Amino acid sequence: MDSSDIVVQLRAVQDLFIRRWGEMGQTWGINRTMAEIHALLYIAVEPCCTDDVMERLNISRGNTSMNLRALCDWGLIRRIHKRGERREFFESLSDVWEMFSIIAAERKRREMDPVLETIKQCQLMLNESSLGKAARQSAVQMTRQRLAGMEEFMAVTNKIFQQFIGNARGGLTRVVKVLLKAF
Amino acid sequence: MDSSDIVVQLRAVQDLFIRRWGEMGQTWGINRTMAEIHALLYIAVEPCCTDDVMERLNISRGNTSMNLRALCDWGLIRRIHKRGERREFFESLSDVWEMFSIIAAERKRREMDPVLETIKQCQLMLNESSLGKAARQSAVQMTRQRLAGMEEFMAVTNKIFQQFIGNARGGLTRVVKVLLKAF
DNA sequence: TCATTCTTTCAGTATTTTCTGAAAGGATAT
DNA sequence: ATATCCTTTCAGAAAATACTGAAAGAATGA
Repeated sequence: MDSSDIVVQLRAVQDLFIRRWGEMGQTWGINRTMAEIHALLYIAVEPCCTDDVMERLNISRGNTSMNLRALCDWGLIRRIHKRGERREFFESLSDVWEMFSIIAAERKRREMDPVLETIKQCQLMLNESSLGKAARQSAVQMTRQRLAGMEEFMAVTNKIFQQFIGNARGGLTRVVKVLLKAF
Repeated sequence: MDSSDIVVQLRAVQDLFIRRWGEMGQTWGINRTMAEIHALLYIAVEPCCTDDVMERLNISRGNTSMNLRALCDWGLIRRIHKRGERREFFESLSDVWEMFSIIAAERKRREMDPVLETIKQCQLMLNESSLGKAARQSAVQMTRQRLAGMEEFMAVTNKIFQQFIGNARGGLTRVVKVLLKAF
């Protein structure tokens, strides 16, 4: 196989990876294009500029710009300045564990914490000092039980996320090591 | 507080919970209405019929029917037949760990397994028997490294999910117990 | 059988999300 | 200054998703 074949084959691999990653992102509530850009920057050998991304994924300049900015805001990619180049380049973090840690932290904060807070508020609305003796009614008791079940789940999940966060630099986290050892 | 106040307060609590759960579902790639129906059935004291759901969430019969069916397909809710009643009722699983286990199993199968498979396919396309000596080029090597990093992550995540699956009946899973013990 | 009651389906509509392209905004070099 | 090159913004267009309501389908019972 000669050098240009290699280029073709590398592109084919990258395209496969990018497409699949985009599909997966979608079902996890991430916009497909953003996931694809991220996949491209992760799998690309060199940092890419805006035009690279546009051409590779067939999307407009505006779309590219907005999604690159969003990925920077998340902290999943970085701007790179090359000397003698006026335009900007972008590269992805290369440590998947670190990426996961960043995402976990943000989603915990944005989505799980509010749910826990709501559950606590609900529990407050159903305790004896709010309802008096009526709090002993079975309907109230049952609701309290459901809320408690959900609270336990969210609290434990939160704790696990917490273990990932800030511990991920340089590969497997402590949580994962514990798990792999245990099973 | 008298009995009708209790009803009002319970409804208020349920509404709070339902709204928050719906919002959270959305950001995890689950349609808001489906998440709300599920929340309603989880927090409701009695099983609900189609009209209960329609009235409570202000949605059409068609929408209700389709989402109830989808939740049944997932296995997160069950149909209930009451004697002497012609219409059907629905209730949610009450064990949050079991619900999570079901969701984890399905998402692993639908989303993570395909990514792992794609990565393996990519690796195959870049090994020496496909590329010959050219496989030693640094661009190829770097791509292989990235694929390996992602593969390790997905494999470990898959393994963790696997531990949740089928172990959840009756509360905390083995994974969680290990984790809580360790930290 | 036919009436009644409830459920499902799905074509069309509405809503939300995403994307485009052109204009405005910056930075650097001449 | 002004030309060049690149980035950002955002109003409007396009696409994807979710929802409605009415008609058809099923089950039950008289």
